[in-house]
Amino acid sequence: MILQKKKTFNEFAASKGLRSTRQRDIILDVFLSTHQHVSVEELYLKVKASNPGVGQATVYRTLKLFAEAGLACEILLHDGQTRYEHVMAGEHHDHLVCTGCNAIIEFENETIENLQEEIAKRHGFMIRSHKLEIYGLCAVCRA
Amino acid sequence: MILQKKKTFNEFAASKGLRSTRQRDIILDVFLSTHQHVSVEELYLKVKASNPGVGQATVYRTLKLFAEAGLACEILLHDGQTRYEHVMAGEHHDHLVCTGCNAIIEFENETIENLQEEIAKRHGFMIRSHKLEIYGLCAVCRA
DNA sequence: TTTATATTGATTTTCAAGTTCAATAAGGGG
DNA sequence: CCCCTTATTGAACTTGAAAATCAATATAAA
Repeated sequence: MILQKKKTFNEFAASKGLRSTRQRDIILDVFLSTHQHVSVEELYLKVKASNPGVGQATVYRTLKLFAEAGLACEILLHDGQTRYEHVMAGEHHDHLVCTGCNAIIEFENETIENLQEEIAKRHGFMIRSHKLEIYGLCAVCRA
Repeated sequence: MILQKKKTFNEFAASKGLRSTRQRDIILDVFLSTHQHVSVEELYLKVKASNPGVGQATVYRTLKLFAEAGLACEILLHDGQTRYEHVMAGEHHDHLVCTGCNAIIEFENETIENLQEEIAKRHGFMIRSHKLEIYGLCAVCRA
């Protein structure tokens, strides 16, 4: 699965005429080794820990590339930091965000996805992506 | 409906022990007269046009209050500006966002809302609010 | 009134994100 | 293998939205 993602990125890079660099390899490796929903800063710190030479600007630029290549996706929560989550080809999950402890629970629901398609069709709209976030309190914080 | 919202805000203000001020009245009036999805800056300019004395900081602060009071809701799109949309009591709508022309189409779907409740229940989660945004191309931009 | 305190607005600060640009690295052609 | 063109990098700087500061002002209860 990690190999699959690397391949996806290489194909994207090739199609765009991008050069293959040490930094992008490192950032991709670190990104693939992270949990979901890393902020740029978090990722930068992880990268810097093992590779002090890599600059912050490169991490920003590279994550944007990952998003373009379709293997990551920007998500905006309400903490002022852009986060990137892993995108599996064809698969999609949504989020329950706990406003108490900031925990993020993921879920998938095919029926909702289908309803979205139906709504889009009704409006002559072609879906590229979507984002569903449900805010509230998780079981722990309710107690 | 506008009166209803004013009442909602007044009740909220009373319950919080907030004072009633000229500025908040003005900002609420202007907010209620806008289309959906105003950015703070947009609203500030509108307010300033008729009431040059009102400061930007007050607009920021007051919109946060509206969100707390439940008559507005923050939405984060991908342009780096926080927008506020009108919230009708008990009612909720979601968005089709065109990445071509930035048009926003609203829709409502009770089935999706119900499915969300079901998912939340399954995870012991209590929903406070949610946000569903579908990105893609509208009918015009597809042509 | 008077008084305690919430509110305001000009200004400053903060911080994520983007930009700049000289130095460096990649990789194709010779 | 070495050029040479050009993409890429990283330190520093810039930008811009949003928040914080704080003295001056306005509100509402006594």
